[in-house]
Amino acid sequence: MEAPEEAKTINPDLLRVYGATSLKLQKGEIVFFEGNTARNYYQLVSGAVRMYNQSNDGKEFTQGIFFAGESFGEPPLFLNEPYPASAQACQDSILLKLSKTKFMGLLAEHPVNQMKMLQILSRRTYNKSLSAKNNSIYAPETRILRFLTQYKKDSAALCERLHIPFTRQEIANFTDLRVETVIRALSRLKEAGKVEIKDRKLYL
Amino acid sequence: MEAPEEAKTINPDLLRVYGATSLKLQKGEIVFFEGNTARNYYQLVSGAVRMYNQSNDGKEFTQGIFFAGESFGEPPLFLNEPYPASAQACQDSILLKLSKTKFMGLLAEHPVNQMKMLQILSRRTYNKSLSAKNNSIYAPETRILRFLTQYKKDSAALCERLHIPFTRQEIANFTDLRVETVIRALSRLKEAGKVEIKDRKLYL
DNA sequence: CGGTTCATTGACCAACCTCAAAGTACGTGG
DNA sequence: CCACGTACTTTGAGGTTGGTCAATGAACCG
Repeated sequence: MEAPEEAKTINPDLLRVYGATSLKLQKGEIVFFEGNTARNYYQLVSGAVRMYNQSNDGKEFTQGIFFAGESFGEPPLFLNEPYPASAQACQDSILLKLSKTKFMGLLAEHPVNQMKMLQILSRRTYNKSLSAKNNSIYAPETRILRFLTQYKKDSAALCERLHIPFTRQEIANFTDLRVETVIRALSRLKEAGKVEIKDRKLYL
Repeated sequence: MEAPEEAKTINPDLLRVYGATSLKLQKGEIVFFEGNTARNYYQLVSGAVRMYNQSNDGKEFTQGIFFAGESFGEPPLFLNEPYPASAQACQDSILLKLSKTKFMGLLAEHPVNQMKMLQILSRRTYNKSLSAKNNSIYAPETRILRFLTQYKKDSAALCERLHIPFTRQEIANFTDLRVETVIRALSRLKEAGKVEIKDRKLYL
């Protein structure tokens, strides 16, 4: 018995048929800010976007990062809530943008995409459960290791030795730790043979 | 312009038509364990269920708590993943249980419930974003206060002064703090006039 | 070569956790 | 009504871990 394919994306051509426009973003540009009203559905064609919160004193927490093919920021579209976090391109990116009304029309007329959205939102919730668990009951080293392992799994990398494309600061923002703590934890993980570090590049 | 009603529940009668059975649980009984395979859809008729993770040394983290009318544990049904947390009745409860197959049939034949599920899962993800933010960038006092405020909002209590039905330990498990920290923070919040405490009962 | 970004290290500190003990409320059963 | 057990709350003392701050080093780029 075959596992059913898990949907990760809505057909870009279908989005375009419904009037989606392309949006080109440079690394660092903002898609929307925490507190904004949600007016559009967004899906990545290429590049990467991260959603994050910022505290008054500049500390950041990364809620998640999204890559080519993935959509983000849908929940506020279905609720009448403002965005709970900001979204920023963390690489040069291209994304498809479809107004809320048109997106709802698409779902209504192509119900198969409702099931896709169910899977997508389920995956989102599931991942958030895992990371909440991760960042609560584990010590820094485990936290980081689990984060890296999870990333490796998501990236579907089957290679022995995967280069981790995040800076120490980015890992810190994901795991709710400080840079220095991440650095010290990584060097212990390296001693323990759990990760490799070759001229500052990190491998798992 | 009227805000569309936000769906929180699937019609219990419809669930029964599709063969849902009632399940009576005493306070403390387990619905499923972290790691179990998801085979059923669950929805509360009365009582309350909490989802939580436990660490080796007995520390607990509460992912969420669900009340009458709410469903829980759906994401693993739509993915092929084991439960990321355990579910336990935290009051005597009655719940409806419908097998995965039948539940999927219900959704397929009554697409309006797909949209409901989209809202339910959106709300779930949204709340998880808020609580992740809460538990990461804020100091203990704020964390607790925001948790209480969020609870008050969810409970739709319009009263001036709401009795908080959680023990200090439960608040600790939600906010990822220790009991003693919660107690000390609460007494500071009381001094600051942010909460009321009258013979150990907590009010917001 | 200068500037920028990221990584690293050390010294110090404070916040929260741990542990232990005692107090309070409440229900049960004699 | 009282004695007892249980669950929850509270307080204090002390310790540890991860955070803070400051300085330096390494890589990269135009």
